[in-house]
Amino acid sequence: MATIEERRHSAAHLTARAVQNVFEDVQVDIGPATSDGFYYDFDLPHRITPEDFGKIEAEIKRLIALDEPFVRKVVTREECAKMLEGQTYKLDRLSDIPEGEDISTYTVGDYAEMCRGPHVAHSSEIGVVKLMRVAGSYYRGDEHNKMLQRIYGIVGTDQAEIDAIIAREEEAKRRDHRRLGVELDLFHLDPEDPGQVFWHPKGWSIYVTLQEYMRKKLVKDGYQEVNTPALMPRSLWERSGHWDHYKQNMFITESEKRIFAVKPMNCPGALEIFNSRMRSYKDLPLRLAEFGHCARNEPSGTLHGIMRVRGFVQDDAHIICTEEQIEEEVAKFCRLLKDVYKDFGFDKNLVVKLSTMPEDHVGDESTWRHAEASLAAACKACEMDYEIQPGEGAFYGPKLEFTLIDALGRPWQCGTIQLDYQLPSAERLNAEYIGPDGQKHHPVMLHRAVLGSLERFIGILIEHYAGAFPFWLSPEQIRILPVSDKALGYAHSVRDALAAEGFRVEVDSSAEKLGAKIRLATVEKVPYQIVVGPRDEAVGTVSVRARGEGDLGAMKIEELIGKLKKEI
RNA sequence: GCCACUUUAGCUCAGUAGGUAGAGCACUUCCUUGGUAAGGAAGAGGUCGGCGGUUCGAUUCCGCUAGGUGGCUCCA
Repeated sequence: MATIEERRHSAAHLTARAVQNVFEDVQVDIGPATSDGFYYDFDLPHRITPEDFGKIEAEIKRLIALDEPFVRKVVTREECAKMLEGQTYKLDRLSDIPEGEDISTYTVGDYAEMCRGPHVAHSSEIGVVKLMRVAGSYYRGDEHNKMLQRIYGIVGTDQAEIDAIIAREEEAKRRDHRRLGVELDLFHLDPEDPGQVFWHPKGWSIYVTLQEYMRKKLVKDGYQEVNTPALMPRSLWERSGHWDHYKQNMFITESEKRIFAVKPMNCPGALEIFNSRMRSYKDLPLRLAEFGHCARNEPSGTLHGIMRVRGFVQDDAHIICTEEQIEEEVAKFCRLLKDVYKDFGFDKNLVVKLSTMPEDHVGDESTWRHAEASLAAACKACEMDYEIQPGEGAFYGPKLEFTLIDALGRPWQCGTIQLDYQLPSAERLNAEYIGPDGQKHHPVMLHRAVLGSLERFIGILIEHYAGAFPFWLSPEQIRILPVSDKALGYAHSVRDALAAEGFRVEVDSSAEKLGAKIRLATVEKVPYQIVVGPRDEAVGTVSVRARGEGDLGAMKIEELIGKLKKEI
């Protein structure tokens, strides 16, 4: 029985064969199975569009129906090179294979390809193939290389399974934060000001509620909150190293012949505060938190809803400490992050990555390796599994990344902790404290964020909850629905009673009938709908509807308040 | 930034073989005062993303440009 990976990978081969049969001068690269299907990269003069999918799919279907065997063969380098004659990408890939390693080919019908495998035994085992989209992709993932044309496809046992996969994708699109953000009136993005979020009242309510939630956690964990300027001078960015390493991403402005930049990061501000007076080792670790608004001039093609923007606020903090304190501080942070993510139900679908020294970096290699080891040790200390991403660290230090997945399965880095020996050093911002020995020393700095950016995290939350936010986070927690205008007075008195308890509550005073009001409140995912009419007013009750539960019947207002307070 | 696609009312989308546009929802007004998922009627709303070209005439064809979408690269 063929595995789904084998079927997807084999489907990729037949896609390559079909594209070569349908079009002229096709160069093939590689085509692996992915977590939800497969892709294949091509280079050909014809620009492939979705309109071409029909004839490519028809050819794939024909090839599957031939039910030919996939035949594996181990060949010599020379034999393989001869087979790949004219296929420049494949030949380049061949030269990657180390001497002494087996080189295998898979042949199906008249089509042979260098491939590690494994594959299905016969093409009929693949099932049904549907091509989904076409996109550009740099050869070997390097932007200096030529851009190839990548075709994405999915595989199903039959058409019904294909339809189900497409239906699931449609369902996922309904959770898309860009759609829900508009539908629920949370925010909007202005085409004239790309990558900048306009938060509407309801979205901003979520934003501040989340911020207040984090503030409580920070106080408990020994942080102090600060705030530093949005605009800082070129001279500071030169000393920090950002001018050399990050300038292309900075918004730069000028006043009276002096150059300033809108801050892309909060770290220099935190060190300016540290440096504002003489510090003792007794002050360490110093944990300075800042909900700092940053602006980064991200490339236009990378912007995505509120997940990737040009103006955002991080739940940032900088921990200034001694080298001995690093491990405990990283572990302490990891515990905080696990605690927070658990509150949102993210403890399971969380991926932790340790990113190591990139090519563009400051500082010497031995310092880097030591820092990387500290992060790994801290992970182990709080029992967190991680994968290593070689060369993916920030230019100033290695980092742990905490990645969450959006509705369409795309990963987004949210939380992070980055170790930094450079910024506090004499060559950079020259932070110093007096040690027990009476001498000056440079501290180490940890950059860290639990949520990452409020914008991105809220984007993830919108999709995670499909817009149905938990009670404590809901912008409108309760909506009062008077059955008619005659109940408006009572509705407002109920509203006042609930608002006095600190709940976010509104009255639907429209001229609609009750059914329409209920429908609207349901579509807008308000957690509690409170129906009030003359019958309730007469005996001082309210009729309660809970999201997902329906009609809970009548209860006294005090009873309702008690119930709601338990939910906070 | 790169490759492809795309842009019509506030939103979701029709449409025009090139002769300046339409639906549903939302919005406004009026009628309806209705007890658990859409009461009824009328009205308003668009230089068809922007600039240029072809044409008697462009929302429609072509070019450029901006935004968006899907990826790639990069990143919180």
